[in-house]
Amino acid sequence: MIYTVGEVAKQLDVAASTLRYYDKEGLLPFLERSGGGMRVFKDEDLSWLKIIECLKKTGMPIKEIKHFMDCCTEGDSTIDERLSIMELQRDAVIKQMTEMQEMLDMLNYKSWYYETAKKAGTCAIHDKIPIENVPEKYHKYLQNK
Amino acid sequence: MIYTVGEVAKQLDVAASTLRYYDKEGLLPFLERSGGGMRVFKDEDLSWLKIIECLKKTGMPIKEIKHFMDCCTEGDSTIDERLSIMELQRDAVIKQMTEMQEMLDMLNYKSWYYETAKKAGTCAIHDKIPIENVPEKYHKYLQNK
DNA sequence: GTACAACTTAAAGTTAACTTTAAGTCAATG
DNA sequence: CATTGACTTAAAGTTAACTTTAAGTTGTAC
Repeated sequence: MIYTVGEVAKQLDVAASTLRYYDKEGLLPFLERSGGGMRVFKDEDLSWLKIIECLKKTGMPIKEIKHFMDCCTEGDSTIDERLSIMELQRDAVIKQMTEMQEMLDMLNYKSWYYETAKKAGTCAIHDKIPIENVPEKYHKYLQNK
Repeated sequence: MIYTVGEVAKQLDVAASTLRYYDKEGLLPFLERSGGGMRVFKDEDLSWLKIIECLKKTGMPIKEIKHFMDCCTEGDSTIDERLSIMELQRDAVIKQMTEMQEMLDMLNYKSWYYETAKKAGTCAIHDKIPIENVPEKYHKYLQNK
C-alpha cells in the first residue's frame, strides 16, 4: 500500500503540514515522490515515522532527530553512534519517568489536601489536623514553619 | 528566613529572570516587597514555588497555573475547583507515564536492534535473524512487509 | 475533458516561555 | 559616604515547532 501525506497525517493523527515540515527539515530521507512531485509514503515508512514520533515524544529536538536519520542514511559505519543515541534517550526517559512519579505523588497529596478541605468546608482545617491523622506518605509535603 | 529573587533562583535551579517573569504573569500572588521595592521570598513561599514547578513540569501552561493561583487567592469558595484541577492533572500525568512506558519499550527494542547489529557489524543481520531468535517482547516492532 | 479536492512550494505568521537589554535603584561593605 | 553587586522595570529579542497563506499543480471522478 502507498499513501499520500494527508492519509498518513490522518493515520498518525498529526497535521499534514507537520509532516511536510519534517520533510523540509530532513527528517524523512526515505520519502519518495510520484512523477508529478507528490509525496509517496510506503508501509515501511510508517515504521520510520513511529521511531521519529518516539524520539519527539521523549523530548528530542528536531535537529537531533535529523542527525539520527542522517546516521541511518549513512549506513553501518554509524551503528555505534545510533546505539549510543538510543541508550542515552532510554536513560533520559527513565529519568523523566522518575520525575513524573514524584510529580504524581505531589498531585496525589494535593488531591487529598483538597478532598479533606472539601469535607470540612475550609482549607483552614489543615492547620488543625494533627500529624498522626495525615497519611504517612504525605508527611514530606507538610510545611515545617 | 527570607530570600532575594537571586537566592531563590539558585535554590530552585531556575533563572532569576524566570521568577520575575512568573511574577509578572501573576503566578506569585503571595510575593511581598521590601520598602525599596525588592521581592521578598519567605520560607513558606518555597512551597508555593514547588507546586508551581510541579504543575509546570507536568505540562500545565502558565495561564492555567495562574488560574489555579487565582483560585488559591480567592479562598474556600474555590476548593471544589482546585480539587478538580489536581485530579485532572493527576490523570493527565498517569496518561503521560503510560505513554512514556510505551516509548521506553520502543527505545529498549531499538537498543537491542543496534546492539545486535553492532555484534554482527551490519544492520543487514536483521533480515536474517529468524523470528524465534528475537525476544518475544520485541515481536510487535518487527515489520510485516 | 472539466471540475475539484488534495496536493505542491516559499515565505510569512503564530505561540509559549522565556531571555536579554538598557537605564536606573537598592543595600551591604569598607 | 562611595563603591559595587544584585536588584528594579519596560520593552524588545529569541527559539522551537509548527501553522497559515498564496499561488499554483496533480490526480481522480464524472
